[in-house]
Amino acid sequence: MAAQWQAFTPPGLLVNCWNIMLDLKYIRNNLDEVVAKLAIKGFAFDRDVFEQLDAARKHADMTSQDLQAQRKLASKKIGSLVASGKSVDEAKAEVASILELIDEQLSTATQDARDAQGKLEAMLLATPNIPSNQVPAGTSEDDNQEVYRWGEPRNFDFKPKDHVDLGEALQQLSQEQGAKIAGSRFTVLQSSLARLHRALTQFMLDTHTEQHGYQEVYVPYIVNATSLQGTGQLPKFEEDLFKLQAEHDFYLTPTAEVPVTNLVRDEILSGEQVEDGLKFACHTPCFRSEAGASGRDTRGMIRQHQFEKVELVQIVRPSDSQTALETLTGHAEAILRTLELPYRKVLLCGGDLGFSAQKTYDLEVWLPGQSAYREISSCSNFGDYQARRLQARWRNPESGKPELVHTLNGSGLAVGRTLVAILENYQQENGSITVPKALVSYMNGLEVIKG
RNA sequence: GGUGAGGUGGCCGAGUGGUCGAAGGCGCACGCCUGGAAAGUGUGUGUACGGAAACGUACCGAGGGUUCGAAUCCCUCCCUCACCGCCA
Repeated sequence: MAAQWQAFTPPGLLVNCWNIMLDLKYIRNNLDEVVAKLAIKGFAFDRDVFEQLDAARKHADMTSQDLQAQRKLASKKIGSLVASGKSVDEAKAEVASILELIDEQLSTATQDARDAQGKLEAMLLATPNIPSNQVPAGTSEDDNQEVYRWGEPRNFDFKPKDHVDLGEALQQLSQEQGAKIAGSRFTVLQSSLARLHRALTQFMLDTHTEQHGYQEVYVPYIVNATSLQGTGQLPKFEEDLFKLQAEHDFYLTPTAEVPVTNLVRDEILSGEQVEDGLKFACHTPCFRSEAGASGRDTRGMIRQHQFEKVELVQIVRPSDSQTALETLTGHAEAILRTLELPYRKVLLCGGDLGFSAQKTYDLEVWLPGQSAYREISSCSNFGDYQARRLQARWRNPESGKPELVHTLNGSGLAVGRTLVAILENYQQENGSITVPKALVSYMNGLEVIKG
């Protein structure tokens, strides 16, 4: 029964006791709905296995609890008998029959309860979040819904080049050097392009902290398995990660979402703390194995093993998360608008939605080199899904009880892809690059990048 | 890396095998007192799961073990602090 679920759980990763990702009671009470909604995401939730495991868990748990209660009583009786002067052996003899019963049954009962619970937990850890009602049906990115377009793609009176040709002609971008030092999917930037990369990072961080009310954080670029489980990368997506050969379960962070969202793991925040939401902006490198992407986007800086992002993370009250997704997406859009890069906003369909996400907007920037819109930011509301895995809660003044927060994040933006977009959108016929107005001060006054 | 000391409730801090989910204090909440406040005083004050409830069970860094019984004893691991060494 359900043996396949066991394989998904790396040792030591089970969250303490009953903390599971989708609300157990909710699933139990709304099984039809859960199954139907997960199907929108292309996930087949096995309701029979779930019901079996849930029933087995409950039965074993009750048996075990009952036996433990009896044991406790017996132990206390021995204690009081010993206290009143009897020998331990005499005291034990008085409760011999109960002890015998417990001896026979307790260890198997606890083991059964533990097994059932472990399997159920593993099953739910491997079950994705339920999509929001607003998520359109669909199986691939072709079914995503365009919300709107912003900006007019520029009309070139020459044939625009892609960023690789432009960067190599400037002798400031080299895939070959990246490959020599590390391997494929690595890039070396030099001189003004290296500076432009740094300028973009600073510009984004400044904008979000000074204009959008985010708090800047600096975090570890190495994260442990528990953190990755909290945000949903583990246990299911280990092959996408770079795991370190270290004594512990260390991974290179695939996105600042992991370290930053885990700041609130195992915390109970006060009502005041989450009243306006916690808003973090964080710049990190991101490392991804791109295991499932062989052959895709091999040219240029679109899909790299190492890239940088400025990430926006929000921790909010459940009632605020829908609005927060809109504003957070707007904060990412503000970067594109200030840089005057044409883009479109897309609502992801069920099939394209990420594992942990409830609702996601992708921002796709126009790339003249590809004559296509390409993802440059992905902004998601995770509802309470990550919060449940993280045990990230707030004390609701109305109930006085700890309740799960909602988490959101979005790229604001992916730095490498923004650099690509600037090269391609701001190129001149002679191969030089006009520096966007907003970046000139970050480039020490440089207005044109030339070879 | 070496040596030593520790990890207990929101915080501080008792507790070294038996009614301990855990003394005491602080903080907090509510009440009394007061013209009002302070002081004083009384009560309450962790989380999760099951249960309509009464209540039951689990949790004293994590995991394992010994025992009828573990916060307390043993083992492993993690983390923190102090001193030394090394180092951006």
